[in-house]
Amino acid sequence: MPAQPSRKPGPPAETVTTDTDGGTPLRADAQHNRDRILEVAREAFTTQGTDVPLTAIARRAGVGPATLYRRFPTRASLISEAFAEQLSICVSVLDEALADPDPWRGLCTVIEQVCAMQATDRGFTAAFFSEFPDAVDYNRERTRAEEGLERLVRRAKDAGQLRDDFDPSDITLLLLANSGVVGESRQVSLAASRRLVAYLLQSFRPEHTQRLPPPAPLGLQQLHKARRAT
Amino acid sequence: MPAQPSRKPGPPAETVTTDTDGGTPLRADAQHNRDRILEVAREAFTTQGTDVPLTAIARRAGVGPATLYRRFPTRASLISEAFAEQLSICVSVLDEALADPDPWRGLCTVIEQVCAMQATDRGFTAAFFSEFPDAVDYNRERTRAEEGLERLVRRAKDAGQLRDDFDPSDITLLLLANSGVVGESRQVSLAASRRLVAYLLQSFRPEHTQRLPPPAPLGLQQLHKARRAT
DNA sequence: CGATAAACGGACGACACCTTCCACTTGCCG
DNA sequence: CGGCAAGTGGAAGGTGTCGTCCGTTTATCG
Repeated sequence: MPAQPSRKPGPPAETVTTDTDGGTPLRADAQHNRDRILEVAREAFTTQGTDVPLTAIARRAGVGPATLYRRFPTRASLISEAFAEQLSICVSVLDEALADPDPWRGLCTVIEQVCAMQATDRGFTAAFFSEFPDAVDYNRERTRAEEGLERLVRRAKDAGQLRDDFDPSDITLLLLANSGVVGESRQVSLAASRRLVAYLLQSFRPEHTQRLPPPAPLGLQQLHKARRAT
Repeated sequence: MPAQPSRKPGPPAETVTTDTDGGTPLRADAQHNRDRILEVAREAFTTQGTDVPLTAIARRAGVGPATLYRRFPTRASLISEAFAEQLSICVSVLDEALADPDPWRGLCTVIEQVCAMQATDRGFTAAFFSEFPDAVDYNRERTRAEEGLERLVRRAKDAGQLRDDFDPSDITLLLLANSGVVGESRQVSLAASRRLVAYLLQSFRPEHTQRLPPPAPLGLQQLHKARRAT
């Protein structure tokens, strides 16, 4: 498991995903089934992408379709839950990076970690770029992430470690590009991703003076808006 | 249509795609329908990807499903025909590049052109990376293309215009990465692709000395073999 | 023009997946 | 231990796509 950095130590993460967040606590067996479904779903999404038939997940989890649908009314809600942990890892990674005194190293770390996660996990990539209508605070997280990245970029530029014409959207660009290499075997994807990232990080350095084509409007915000239109 | 370079002038391309290549010539109306199907298919594949229901293509072409299936027994055969022209453009581009006295400029041209085609054409990307069991000489073309690229890379290195640790598979890597940006609007995709390519081309230059992670086994050959296993 | 075979498209059966309903089971609490 | 509500899974209805069959149309040629 080279791709899953340990969570940032600090305030003990309050037990998320353990039971349904809001209402009445689930009955013991129900809770068990819910966990099992999530477990199977993670596995399935990871290896086969987010298009796997929900029926198959239910079957492999040893429950009926109805059970799955009662817990997760929509496919998106299941995906959202299944990757909640991974997303929170992303946030931690970003926080770590912001805490790093060397902004360039911080930037590299975020990018490398997230890209490795993408490369090892087919479903994560899909989840990462899709919306989570259910997760109420997803938008907030997203905004926070973008702000964090922007700050990181600014600091790296100020430190003279990042080319001046670098645009925050270039990170999205890199992530999109990286998502292109996913789909082969885990090993191959990871190797390809690493090399790609290395190439790109090099070209982000300030020594480069050659002019670039203008950045594309690729904020995660716009990206999601565009996808929605499709 | 900024992405479709004109075909290389030279021996007048013998009329492909005009009628069924081998057997009895088609009846006039049949030929017309066939053309119309291909036209619609190209459009549909380009804008919606290669997963569009064949029934929809038939309907939009004003023919019954049976007609489509009679002409193109499998989905792959339709895709293959629909993108035959584009693929031949790729080959021409490569030939042009090989003819260029400046190998670096040649390399840039191939990459930029093909990436632009990918970025403007959703279906092309899928077609490019998928197999064509029908097209007998597809394998031959592919091999030829790989050999050509290898030669181009070699020449560029010998001319001191390409970093020494560049691997031919890095071109595949770049194309895969580029395919990741497809999916947004045509404009956005193209802008993103251009910037990505610019970044990567810069990092291919020989001034870079920092060590890279090893190349991934991404020959088009292996790639297709791996996909087949999926 | 008229015969003939090629070509056509509507309709249909098969299949996969989604989603809901409902009669039955079972954990939980008094 | 017993009743009840929460929970369950199988079965069934719905939808969309695939791929084919077959009666009808129509281009082509004499």
